[in-house]
Amino acid sequence: MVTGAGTAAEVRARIVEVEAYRGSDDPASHAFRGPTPRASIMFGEAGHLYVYLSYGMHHCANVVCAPAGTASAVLLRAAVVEHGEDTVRARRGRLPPRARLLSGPGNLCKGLGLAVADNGADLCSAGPIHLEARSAGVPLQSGPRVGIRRAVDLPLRFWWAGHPAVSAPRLPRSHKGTGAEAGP
DNA sequence: CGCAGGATTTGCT
DNA sequence: GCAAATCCTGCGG
Repeated sequence: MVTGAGTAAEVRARIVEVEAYRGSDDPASHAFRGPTPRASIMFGEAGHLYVYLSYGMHHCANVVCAPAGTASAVLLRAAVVEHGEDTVRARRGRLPPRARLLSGPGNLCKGLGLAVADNGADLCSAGPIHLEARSAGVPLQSGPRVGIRRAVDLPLRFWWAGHPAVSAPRLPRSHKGTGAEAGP
């Protein structure tokens, strides 16, 4: 993921945790009720950005992945800064450990400077915000999604196994273990 | 037109 | 560990 490409505020981050959301078969998805004004972008062309405001204060960024006509979104939950750490820290305000700078959907958007104004951006063209494919070959794990109350059992969360940026479900920053636990 | 709830984070009782 | 902060979307009347 690259934001502010070509500017002094360019930031590169490697995505390490995502969640998939589908359509009418996924009660936890915004697209569950059909192509409402907000969710219509999920029914659009793949490779576009979907940003929305959560709980009136945090932004969440998604990437549309299925062809037009099929509802889909992949929520970006955590990433690791590879370039532009100073810019990210300036946006975050506080000074968490480097591994946690972009941990959590809201923090990720804040650190990368993603907002509703970026909604609909084409991430596959060479714009200021775009994705770079990297066949990392990292160990992946999957499990239940976090923070939802419906369709809790669907194992649609995917993360880099053991990566410190990935938070354990409902056991975030505390004096417990910092490592990500396995799924079911 | 009014209301209830949500893909969260943070700080304090 | 729990509750507040905060506003937009979707649904019902």
